[in-house]
Amino acid sequence: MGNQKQKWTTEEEEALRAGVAKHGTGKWKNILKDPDFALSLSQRSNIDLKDKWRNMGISTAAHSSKEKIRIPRVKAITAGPLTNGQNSASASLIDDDKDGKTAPRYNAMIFEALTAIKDSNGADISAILNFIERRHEVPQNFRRSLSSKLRRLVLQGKLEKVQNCYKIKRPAMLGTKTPTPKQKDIRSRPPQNSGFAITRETVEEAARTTARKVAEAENKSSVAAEAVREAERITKMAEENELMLQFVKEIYDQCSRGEVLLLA
DNA sequence: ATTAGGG
DNA sequence: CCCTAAT
Repeated sequence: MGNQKQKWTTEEEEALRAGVAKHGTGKWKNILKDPDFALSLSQRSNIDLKDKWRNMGISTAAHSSKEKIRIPRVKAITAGPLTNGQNSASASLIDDDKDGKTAPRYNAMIFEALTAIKDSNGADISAILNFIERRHEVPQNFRRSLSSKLRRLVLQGKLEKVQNCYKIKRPAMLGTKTPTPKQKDIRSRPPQNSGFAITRETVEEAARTTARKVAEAENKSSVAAEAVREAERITKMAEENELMLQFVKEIYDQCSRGEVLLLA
């Protein structure tokens, strides 16, 4: 049956780029072993990485001749046909990067950092900033952007601020189509696995699906340049999918430690 | 066992 | 993607 041409998601391409940037070309095995990219590239082999890199164009900084129209993102639309009124939804996503080049993907980084830190008291701005700087290239005025974003996330109820530290608030998940994850009991291991044990592959598949959903949403948004309303909807959807991805990562951590989770 | 290159 | 030669 359909040996599906496992299409490379943007997430995978992104991971590959980052991996090459960090380790250098030809260190495919190292990239694959790196836990950062292992999550995204778990389904790929070192050879796959090499092939994909060859098909991508071997330039480390490939923006000279043919700038591919990739990841145009919603920004083009918000600055486009509209008179630039108060689009609180769309404006809130990009609000504070005047680089024009920096992607509105920082929210994901914030959750990434907070998830990794896992401090019971949360993390302050400096800790989050430090983590993100170590992980991604970031503009110099990023601290100001970060602080704005953090404040906004708190107001949105996605983060919780205690004293000077920020912590991830329990995501209420999607309001419409989420079967509600019930509860995940990790400590009380049932004597017999009568339920459905989530295997490594299941979680990875879920993560990949979510990532693909985000990618699709991004691509869709470029097509929907005319329908601003639709674009806003998709933008929000992408944001929620990022939350979902973060949640899946959480589960993946627990599974990696040999815990068994149950689906209700 | 991994990588580079041709198919 | 698969296969093969070279390290």
